[in-house]
Formats: sequence, structure tokens, C-alpha cells
Amino acid sequence: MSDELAPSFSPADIEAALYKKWVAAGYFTADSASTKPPYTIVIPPPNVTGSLHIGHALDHTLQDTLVRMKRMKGFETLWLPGMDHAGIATQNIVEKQLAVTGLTRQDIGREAFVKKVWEWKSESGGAILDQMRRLGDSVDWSREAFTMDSGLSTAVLTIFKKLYDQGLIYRAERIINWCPSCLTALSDIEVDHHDDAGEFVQVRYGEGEIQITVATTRAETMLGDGAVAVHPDDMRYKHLVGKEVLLPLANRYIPIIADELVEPEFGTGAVKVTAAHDPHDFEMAVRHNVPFVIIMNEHGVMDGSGTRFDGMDRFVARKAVVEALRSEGRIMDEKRPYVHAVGHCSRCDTTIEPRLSMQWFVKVAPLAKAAGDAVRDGRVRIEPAELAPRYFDWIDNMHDWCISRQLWWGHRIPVWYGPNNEVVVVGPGEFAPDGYTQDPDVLDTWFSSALWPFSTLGWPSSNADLKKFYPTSALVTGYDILFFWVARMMMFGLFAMDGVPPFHTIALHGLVRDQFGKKMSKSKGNGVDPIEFMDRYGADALRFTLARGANPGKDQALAEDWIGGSRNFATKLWNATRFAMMNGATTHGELPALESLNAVNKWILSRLSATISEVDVLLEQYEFARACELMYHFAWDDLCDWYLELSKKSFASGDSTDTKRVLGFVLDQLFRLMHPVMPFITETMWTALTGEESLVIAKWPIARPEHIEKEAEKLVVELQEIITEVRRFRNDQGIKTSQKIPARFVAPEYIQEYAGAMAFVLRLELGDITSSAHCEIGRVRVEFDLTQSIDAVAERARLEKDLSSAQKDKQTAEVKLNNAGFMAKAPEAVLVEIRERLAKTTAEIERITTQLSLLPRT
RNA sequence: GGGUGCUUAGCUCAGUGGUAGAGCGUCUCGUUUACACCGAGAAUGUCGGGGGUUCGAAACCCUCAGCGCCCACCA
Repeated sequence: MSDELAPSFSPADIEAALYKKWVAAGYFTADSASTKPPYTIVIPPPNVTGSLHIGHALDHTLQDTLVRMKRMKGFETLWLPGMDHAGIATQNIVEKQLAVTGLTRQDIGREAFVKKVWEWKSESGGAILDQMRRLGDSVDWSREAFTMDSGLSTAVLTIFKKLYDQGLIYRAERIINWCPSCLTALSDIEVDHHDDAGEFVQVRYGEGEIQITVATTRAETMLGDGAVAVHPDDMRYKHLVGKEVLLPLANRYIPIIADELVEPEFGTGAVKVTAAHDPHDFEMAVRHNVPFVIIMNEHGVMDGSGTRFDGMDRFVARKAVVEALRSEGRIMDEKRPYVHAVGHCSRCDTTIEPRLSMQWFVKVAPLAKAAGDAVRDGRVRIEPAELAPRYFDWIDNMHDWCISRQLWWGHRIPVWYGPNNEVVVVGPGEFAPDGYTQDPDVLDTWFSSALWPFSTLGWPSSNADLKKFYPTSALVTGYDILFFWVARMMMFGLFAMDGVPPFHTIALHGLVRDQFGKKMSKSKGNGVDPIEFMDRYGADALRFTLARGANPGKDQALAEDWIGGSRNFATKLWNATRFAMMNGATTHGELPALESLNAVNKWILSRLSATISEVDVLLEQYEFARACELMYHFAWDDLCDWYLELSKKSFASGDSTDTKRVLGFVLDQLFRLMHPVMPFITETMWTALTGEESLVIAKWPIARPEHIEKEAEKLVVELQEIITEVRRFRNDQGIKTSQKIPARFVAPEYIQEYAGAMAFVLRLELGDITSSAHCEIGRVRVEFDLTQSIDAVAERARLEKDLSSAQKDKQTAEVKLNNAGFMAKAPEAVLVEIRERLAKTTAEIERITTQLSLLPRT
């Protein structure tokens, strides 16, 4: 125990030292044999860029806040940290690095490439871990990094086989989203739709008797047309159905079919059917036996149409095809630009090409039903509830999930093919027969991520961890990955764990925006760097800022000023604690009997208890912003601005035994309460104050109902009003705060008792004086002996302002009381309040008017 | 196209029926025995527009306008 705190603190120093101390003491390590109730929290896989993103800083701040609180409440807490994040982003980064040496992944081969990714990943992953530790995360990192070739791999094999055996995984040739740049299939949510200025051209097919005009935005795909479709009831085209029409440029004859899917109102009412390059067309083609003509390769280059367009890029071909058609006089109409939604790869923004190919899919219907029901029937809560409709909307209308990716970085699909197209799905510990070859594709990263809540606990083997910590208590994450990750964990959790959902609560927070509420982006350069802010303001300041801005499900704007404000708050607390300790604040000994305390001490205890109970409720409801707001105002306003000020007199006069003990108690409790949001500085101050081991393992503060003291609160509010009024008077009179004024309180006994304390704060010298000026606040009159006469103009202005505000208040009260409807229907409590207001304002007006009349004319 | 959210002080945002709030910024004063990363005081809003419900609306309902986000295989 150090007897005093340094005049200033260095965040970097205390952060590094304390983190080491906490880890060494084993505070963060969960023990599945413990008998405490479990509190498990799932945290998202960190990103792969090698540096802490502000969004992750927010994630981890909120998660760690909950974990620290729960730990103090006596729970056995466990984080489920994720380090495994396969997929395109990682692969792209390493491929780019490789490209610097002039090589491609094909050049060095699959094995060498994967090894290279691992090397890079452990490096960047390690960097992120260090950065999160700096933030103060109390993650049990001994469970970190379930890797591709350890526990998670077994889990992937197990669930793949289980799904396959139940017919929930299948392989099929379908139209999928293909990125010609990443060269892989993508799931629906990896495709972003945004408006592009394209073209919309009407092309006349056929010759002579049999002609029909179709409309398209992708003219080049006509080379792969297998039919033209119209609506069955469309009278314009009824006579053509069943006939064959000449396909220009390709010089083939294709049938005209009728299908309900066609909108007669749209375009010309006739649609070209390109079975292999459009999902809609694919559906119709299956129904009508239209052939699949593939005319483009995986790079988006025309290939296989047997025309002169082969070898052209798809966009070049589009222009060329339109030109060729124009020269044949077949373009009947064209709109350019034609703005319409086009799919883009969410990673590289390349325009998605729908492509017919053989892929693996998860049949989601039964899984999604279960995942929706778990929330519908209340077994899983989504916080805030407003976001639940978004979840239902998505999960109830989900298409089958394409899980194969043509990448090298990820879990290999555990399927082997025999020489005669035999298919063997390989489970854990199983092997395919000799001569079989494994599917070259890997699984979508969210496939393995979906296993997180139970695979990290050792599933599929049943052990103590899994029994104790599943289902998890909470998932705290941004709403942006509700579909990517959350919904998929729900589906797989329910499936693998016999219908038990993976979490009790899904708490969704918003995203961090820039200071003007705009989305952060690299191209705009408005991103913020959490590391830089921690360097400059400390981890506590960053954490408190993020927590203070976190309203459930709502985005928060973040600027450097905000963090500076939190740092100021930390400094304020530091100085207040230093002052308290210099004046002998202590946590030793019994708290004095309540009845024996003065009103100021009673008041601060009452405020403390109220704050504790409100903060506790708010944190349990994931209302971080409101909780922080209460702590902030209790600490700064109630404690620093009023309690410490009002206590200075007793410290100065040496009559402060009660106050020392009460102050020590309040600080002790406040630090416990704030520890989850400002772990480092509270730990430092608390251990200095109490001499005890650590706040991490201290008990969470409990509100004491017996400390709630309405009378004391009322009295202190009165004292505050008096002090504020005298300060106003001094200010308006231009009297320096440092100048002492002889004064006297004319007040009821219960106020008079605090005259000394107030005089100390107000720099008044109490004594028998000749009054030359005074202030009146309700029943209290403060008289001053001013050496010079008062500034009557300033005083008149002050009083007139008070008068007009009192008159306004009186008027609104009168209007209400004269309103028959109000008198008849307003509740009694409101009536009483308004009557009191009327009485009070009436007295005020009388008092001020008298004072004004006594002022010398100027 | 379908959802959904927002619009409150200069800026960013709280506020789910009873006299409009916070942080930052602004103005004035001030180094008094914790703190200038401070203290004291002050200014600032027909709560997006228009209707309605109510004794009473920033809040509830309708409508219009603007902004944002999510979802969407209309060629």
C-alpha cells in the first residue's frame, strides 16, 4: 500500500504493469471444476489486417466490461475467443504479398501457399493479441487459437458428415455468385448490390413470320441463349409459343416457351433464356428442358460460344455484340445509362457473374426454421429487440447456402471422389480408399465460424468445459455480422447440440462512425486508430469513451475530442483521490452509524447507493452509455464538485473523522463500480486506497437501501441552491472568487448548521457584520458587508432576470390550474406539484419585487 | 421494390405523457491549501413541416419532406 498517489499518472506504465500482474495472478483463467455459476461470452474472430480495428476495440470493451462485472459478482467467467478466420480476405492479402516477388499461388503450389498464410497469420494474429491486451481484455488466452489442424478441424469434419448423412449437405450444379477476380463462388451475403449505370437494349430475334423482341442489360449473354420465354397468358405472343426463332449472331434456332415467371409488363414482355448464366433463366430452363450453353470462362472472358466474340472480356463483348446487332438492324430500342442494381463482390467490388457450376450447399430450411423459432419462443433474446425483425426477415427467407469456395486457405471439404465417381465423406479419424482424390475446394469461413460456441469448448468430445459453459450466456457483437455469423452459429448450434441454442442473449451494438456520424472508410481517410489513441490518452480513456457512446444497436460517432474528454475525467478522478488520501480518507474501520452522520455525508451515501443500483441494472441490460453517464455525473458532479467542496471545511478544521471514513467508503465503492469501464486507473487508485490485492477479484458493490435518505438529499439541494445563488451574486458584482467577504447567514437552524461549510466554499468570513448587501434564497438570507457599494445596475439586471423567469413559471402554473379539464383529469401528484410551483413562484415574485424597490435608482 | 431507423442547442447524441438535457464547442471571470486535462457563472432550441388523440405531446397516431441503413436473382 502506498500512502499517496503521484501528482500525475502515466497510463502506459500502469497499464503494462497491471496487465502483467493480473495475468500472473491467474485472475483471468477459468476453471471448469469451479462451483461458481458460469458466465460465458462469445467473442468474434479478430480481423486479419494485423492491427486492432476500432470496431474490435468497441466489441472488446463492451465484452470485457460485462465479464469483469460478472467476475466481481462471483461468476466463473469464460471468454470464447476466436482466432480462426479463414477466407478470401486473408488469402488476398498473402497473394498480394506474393505478387511482389512476381509469383502466384499456382507457381508455389498449394502446400507452400498455405504454409505461407500460416506464417503471416501467426504474425498478424500475435500483433492483434498484443493490442487487445493493451486495451485490458481479460480474455483467458490459454484457450486461444483453435486452429485448422487441431480441435476445430475435428469439429468441422464431424458436423460436415452429420449434416451430409442427414441430407442437409448436397452437391449440385447450380447458378452461383461467381467473382471473376477472386475466382471463387460466393454466398448470397457476400454479394453487395448497388446501382450501376448499365444499358437496357431491346433486340429483335428471328426472321420473317417468326420474330420476337427481347430486352436485356447483358447483351453478350445472348450468345448462350437456349430459348425465349413469354408469359402464358400474354396474348401478344400466344401464337409464337412452341415455334422456333432464329438467334442472331449465333445462327441457331431456339424455342419460344411460356413460363409464369415472365412479367408481361416489364420490357417487351419477352425474355431471353440464358440457362447457364442467369439464376432466373436457370429455373425456367430446368422446367422446360432448355439446354445449358456455357459461353464464358471463370475469368469472365467469352469462351465456347463458337463465335468471333470468344476471347473478349465480358464488358468488351457486350459493346461488340450490341454493335453487331445494330449493324444487322436488330436493335429496336436502347436506354443508356440504365441505372439498376448489380451484384458486386463484397471483397474486391468486381461485378459478380452468375455462373453455372458444381458446388456444395447446405439445405438451410430445417436449420433456419429452428434458428428462427429459438428467438420466436424466447429461448434466445435479441437485444435491442428492435433488431429481431431484421433477423427473422433474413433467416425466414434464406436460400440454400453455398459453402464451397475455390480458395486454398480454409478447411478442405472432407469429400473424396473415387475413380468411378464414387463419393466418400470422411469423418474424424477416417480415411478415403486408395486412389481417391479429395475435393479441391475449401469451406466458407462462416461454416467453421458457426461452430465457435461449442467447438472451442471441445465438441464433439463431451467434456467438463462443454457441460459447464454451453450454452453461452451472451454474444456481444456489432449488428453488421448478424447474418454472417450470428445466424449461422444459431443454426449449427441448435443442430449440433441437440436443439440447445448457443446463447441466451444476443446483444447487438452499433458501429463506430467518424465525428460527423459518417461511415469510416479507407478511401475517405476518416478512420481512427485505437492504438494511437491508447498511446496518447490511455486505454482507460479509450474504453470509457467507447462504452459511454454505446447505446444498444445504435452507431456512435467518435472523435479525438471525445477521448480527450474521457482522459480529463480519468485525471479528475486521480486528483480527487489524491486529495482524499492526503486528507486521510480511509476504508478501515466500521462505517459510522447513519444517524450520527451529518446531512452531507448522508447525502453522498444516498447518491452512491442510488447510482450503484441504477448502474447495475443498466449494465445488465447492455445499456453501457446510460450506465457510464451516471457514473460520470456521480463522480464529477456529486463527489468532486459538491461533496469534496462541502467537506473542505471539516478537513481544514480537523473535525473530520466521519467524513474520512465516508469518503473512503464512497471511493472504494465507486472504483468497484467503475472498474469494468476503466480497469487500470481504478485498480491503481483502489489498491493505493485500500491496500488490498486487486479490484479484479474484489466484490461488486451492492446498493444499500438503508442509505437512501430523501431528507438529506433535499437539504443538500437547498445548500446547492444557496451556494449557486451567492456565486451568481459575486460574479455579477465582479467580486473575485479569491476575495474574502465578511458575511452572515440568516437562516433556519438546519441550514445554519452548514453555514461554515458553505462559507468555506464561498470564501465568506462569518461574523457579526453591518449588512450592506444581501441575497435571498427562499427562507435563507445571506448578508454581506461590502467595502464598496454594490453595482446597482448589475444587481437590478440580475433581479429582473430572476423576476421574469419567475413570472413566466407562475403564468404557466396558473394557466394549468385555471384549466377545468386539467383540474378534473390530472393526477393528484401533478396537481400538488403545480400548486406548489404556484406558491413558490408567487413568493419569489414578491421577494424580488421588494428587493428591486429597495435598490438605489441609477 | 420491400423493410427499418433517424430528424432535439454550433457539432455528436440522451430523453417512451407533466416547466427541454448531456458531452464537446462558445462567451465572461478566476491560479482560493486535488485538479487549467481545472473552477465559477452565462448564452444557445416554435424538439424537420402539417394534421390528429389528450386536461397536457419532443414523446402516441396519421401524413408530407429530407437523410441513413438492411434486404432484394425483375430480364
